[in-house]
Amino acid sequence: MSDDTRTFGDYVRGHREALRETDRTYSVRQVAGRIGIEPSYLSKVERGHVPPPSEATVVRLAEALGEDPDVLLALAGKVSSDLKDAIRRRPQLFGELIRELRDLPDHAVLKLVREVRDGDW
Amino acid sequence: MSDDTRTFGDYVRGHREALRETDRTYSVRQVAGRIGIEPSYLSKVERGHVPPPSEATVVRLAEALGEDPDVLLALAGKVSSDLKDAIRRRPQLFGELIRELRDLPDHAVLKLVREVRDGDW
DNA sequence: TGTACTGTGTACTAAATAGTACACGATTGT
DNA sequence: ACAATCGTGTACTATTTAGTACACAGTACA
Repeated sequence: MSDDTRTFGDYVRGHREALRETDRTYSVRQVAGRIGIEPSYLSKVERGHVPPPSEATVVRLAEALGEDPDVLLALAGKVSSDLKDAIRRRPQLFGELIRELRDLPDHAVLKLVREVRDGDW
Repeated sequence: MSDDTRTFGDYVRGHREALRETDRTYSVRQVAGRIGIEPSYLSKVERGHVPPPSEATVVRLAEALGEDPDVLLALAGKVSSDLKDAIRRRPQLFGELIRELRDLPDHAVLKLVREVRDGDW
């Protein structure tokens, strides 16, 4: 019932109900069924009565709702394990980079991302 | 008893015993005492009989041995939670950046790190 | 020679994680 | 009206995590 527990739940409930307005298969029961969890559990998750689910379940939920898994994982207080793996392979390099970028504004980081994506590195 | 469990243990044992050669306070017992864990537990950790300790304990161990915490955490299969926090604050930005850099060689990433560190971003 | 310190084996455990199972009363659709 | 579907409350549980507690035999050294 921490702060981000509520945030995660509200976010999921909000997006699921938005989808439900045009598609009635987005009920708690049906979505839960599609991602392989109990409806009562999804209900509790959405209301923040329990902490966010495991990484795997959050990813399936993101897919079911058409959301970005990284964003939903972030709201769940987690980081995708493939990102963690990348860091673990070169901890010093990525450690320094991330700590350097942490305090920079979005536009600076975004500029860097574009540079890497477009440039011939 | 996975692969990196052994690696982590071997690394710790190797470095602790190196220090012990010139300073006999680097025994299993004394190091364990300094970082606040049971000697038998450190012994098991070093031999890979149990998985690596928690993040907090790994960091204290790194400090006690004069090693880079990020490196030791990586060997333990973990990522420092301050790095995870940075990613969680801007999941899309950092997600894309890290996935982009993941496949680049060390020198390219290093060049980027230097650019960010020195440049006026 | 004995005492102080060493590493390690065995046995146990508290707390967190990630859910399941099922029943219930309310609502909806026909 | 009634069957299907809905969200949710209660109760329970298996697994993982992160260790502790203590005894014991071997070693160092004064």
